[in-house]
Amino acid sequence: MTLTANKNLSRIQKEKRSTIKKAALEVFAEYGLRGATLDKIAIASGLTKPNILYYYSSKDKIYFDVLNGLLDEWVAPLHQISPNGDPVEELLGYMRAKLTMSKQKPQESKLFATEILHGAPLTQNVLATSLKKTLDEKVAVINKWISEKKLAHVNGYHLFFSIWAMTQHYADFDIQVRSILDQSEDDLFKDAEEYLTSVLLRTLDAKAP
Amino acid sequence: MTLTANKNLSRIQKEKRSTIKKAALEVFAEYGLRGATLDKIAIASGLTKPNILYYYSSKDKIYFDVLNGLLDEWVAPLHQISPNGDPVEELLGYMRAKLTMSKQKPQESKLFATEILHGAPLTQNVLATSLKKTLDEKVAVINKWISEKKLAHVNGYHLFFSIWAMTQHYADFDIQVRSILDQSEDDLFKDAEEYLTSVLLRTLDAKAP
DNA sequence: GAGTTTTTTGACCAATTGGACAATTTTTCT
DNA sequence: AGAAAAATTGTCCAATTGGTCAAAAAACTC
Repeated sequence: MTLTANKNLSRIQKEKRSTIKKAALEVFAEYGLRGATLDKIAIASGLTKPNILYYYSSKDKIYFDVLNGLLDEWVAPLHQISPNGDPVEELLGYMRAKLTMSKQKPQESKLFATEILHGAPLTQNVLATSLKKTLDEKVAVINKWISEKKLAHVNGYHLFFSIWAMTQHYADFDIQVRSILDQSEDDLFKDAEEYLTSVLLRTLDAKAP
Repeated sequence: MTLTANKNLSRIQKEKRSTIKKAALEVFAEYGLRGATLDKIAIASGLTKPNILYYYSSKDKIYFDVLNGLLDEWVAPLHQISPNGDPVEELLGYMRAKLTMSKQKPQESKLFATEILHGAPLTQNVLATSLKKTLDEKVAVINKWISEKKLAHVNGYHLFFSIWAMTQHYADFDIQVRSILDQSEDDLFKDAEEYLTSVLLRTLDAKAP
């Protein structure tokens, strides 16, 4: 159940709201909430400013809706980690899913990064409840795996932090990465996956304590 | 040789510029270039807005000066990596230096993160020249170490990316980390260092190919 | 196709913003 | 101390901003 129940919306309303959200994502990702202007969103969406305000009563509402619409998708890969699978395969799969999202949805990644960087005014709530709860569960799974000697002894929370950091880095700081490595996007992400796979394998591989 | 030669500045000029830069760092780190206002900087610095504009002719100039003043400091740990030292010790030391900076200078970290996230309008130049040059050199050192079998075979560029990502994550996304882990700052960074040390050691340890 | 509802827009507004400037105050120099 | 230079500030301005509103246009209903 999402917060914005888009049940009784006409065809036009659905279309226009979608158009606005798409344009707003671009603008918010590039400029942040405060740097983004309604005029920029208007231009990016091809609509007029009052027309946008006909669908969303304020800029903040747009931001809220865009962010909320992405939250579930953003956390989704975490839910895919199965306690029944092979530990290393599960975590490698999670890393790959996050890396793929960085490659295919860099704007979304930047939007979240900016949001959290500037104090997470709208998401702190979700972070402290929903995300924390899910992560606690997954860390419990990892600790179970460790106790079963299927994984090296590793701090589960920091393991997830490092996977987030390393994968999202390629989206959030792409300009820096691109300044240093002059490769095609495909080559870059291929190398990144290779490297991250190596790091994860070495980090997780069960060793004698 | 810095861009802003502060040679012939009076005592008052040095003090006030320093005051302004300190306040501006706080405000820029929290709100970004576009979200920061001269009024906020004025309040944070205890000066009046025209007084600030007496020392800096525009908001952009302040931002430019703050960012430039930090760039050298930010890249400095990279220069500390010595080709003559023990490879693992050198890289562990680098990681620790970066992690310490995240702990002690989170505002600086956030400022750079925001800058790069939003297109690095002022630093792209430096990234593509100075930073790239330094990093190329250090990656060459790593490759030499690898060829001497002192390190596992590892992609030097992505190794640095991952160190940057993992260490800066604790500053840039501290709100997220704090939402999940309810620890004292000291405990958090102690665990982080322990985890990152483990990851690095496992990643770097020379193994049979 | 007339009437109703929904959608779109041009014109406008108040608040905030970066910045200018002349007048005043403080500091420096002799 | 007095002149000159530097520093500070109150006041103002133009541009941009988020947002309003009434009227026009388009879409839908019967």
